Amino acid sequence: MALRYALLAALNETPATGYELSQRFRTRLAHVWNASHQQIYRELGKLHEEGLVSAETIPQADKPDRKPYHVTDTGRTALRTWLATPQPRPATRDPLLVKLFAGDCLDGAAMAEELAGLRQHYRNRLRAYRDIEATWFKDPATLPRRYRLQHLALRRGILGAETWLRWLDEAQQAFSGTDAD
Amino acid sequence: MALRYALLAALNETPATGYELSQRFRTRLAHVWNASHQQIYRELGKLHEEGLVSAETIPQADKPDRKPYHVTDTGRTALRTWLATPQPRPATRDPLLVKLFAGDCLDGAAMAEELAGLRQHYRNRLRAYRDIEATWFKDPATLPRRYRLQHLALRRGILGAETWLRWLDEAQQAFSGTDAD
DNA sequence: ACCTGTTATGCAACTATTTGCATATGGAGG
DNA sequence: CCTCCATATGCAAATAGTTGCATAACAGGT
Repeated sequence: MALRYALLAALNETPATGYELSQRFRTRLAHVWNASHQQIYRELGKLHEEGLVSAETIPQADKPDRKPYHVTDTGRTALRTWLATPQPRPATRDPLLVKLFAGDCLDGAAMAEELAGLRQHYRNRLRAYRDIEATWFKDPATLPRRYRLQHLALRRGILGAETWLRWLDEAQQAFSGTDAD
Repeated sequence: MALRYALLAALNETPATGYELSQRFRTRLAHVWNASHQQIYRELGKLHEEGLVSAETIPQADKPDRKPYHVTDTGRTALRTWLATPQPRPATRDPLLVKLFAGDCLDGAAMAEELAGLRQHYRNRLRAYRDIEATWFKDPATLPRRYRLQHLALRRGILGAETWLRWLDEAQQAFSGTDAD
């Protein structure tokens, strides 16, 4: 249900084609909401049918038509209604943590390797987020509200990645001994 | 795909009926994997068909039959194979953060209220986790491996909740001013 | 010339999860 | 006695998300 509002919010920021939205979801919105291009095009189609967004098809010679979408008044109203409704927290579902409940079936060496990969993963994320912060949100206090809110979302990404790295410190210590440890 | 392995891992710990598993998912596994009882019964049925678990139906007078499941050797092998496969991180999808991208459509007062509820939510979680830690994992170093791994998962829950509270400090400050702020 | 990657759009089938319903017992409180 | 809640098990329909495939043009390297 929330993908559609993520799309409306993104289009409310700036009108865009499906492809451009897909880009944004992979970059600026990666720490907020993930969606594949297939999902995005499908949902845009539905939103269009329901009149929450509208599109001008701009034919291009020798290329597939561009279809930039923008939010309609109906769409903006729907978005506002949703925004005013408190959302339940998403369910926790982490395969990595599941592994920790497998007891004697869990191989320490394999796990240690996976944790090392994970550390790399979050180190990269954290660096990327901090770069964005340093480039775009240098002086948060002077930013217009809109960007301060986005900064807040980014902060959540940064704190989240930092916390994973701190957890990995604890976890890797537990898996650093020999397998039998 | 991972629910089945969560079930296998849980059953590998201790054999149990669907209902008991459902309880465990709501309590001790809540910070690891969430699943409804419907999902659990359905998946247990599939696992049974595929021979990864087996069950004795124990008829009870005047009550629905008890059906305690336990992992078969085939099941344990399947679990080990999965455990040895690095799992991709779950996709990030947080409706709360989506809201922060809605710009001028976002009502500050409503958001402030939602954040207050969120703080309560994570405060409760954190207290519950810390209680469990104090009761069951007093002295982690002396615990058998199995419980140290579970403690690690709990630690992840604790660090996660603490981080949300720290983020809320930043977020609530941003929303504490008047609406127009 | 050919292969690969990026731009640009989507359909179809499958899997995972949610939501609503169904059934039956036993205990607690009004 | 009647109602509500916990125990205990599930089926069926709907929604959400993943995976595989298809098309087509242009740009860059080998």
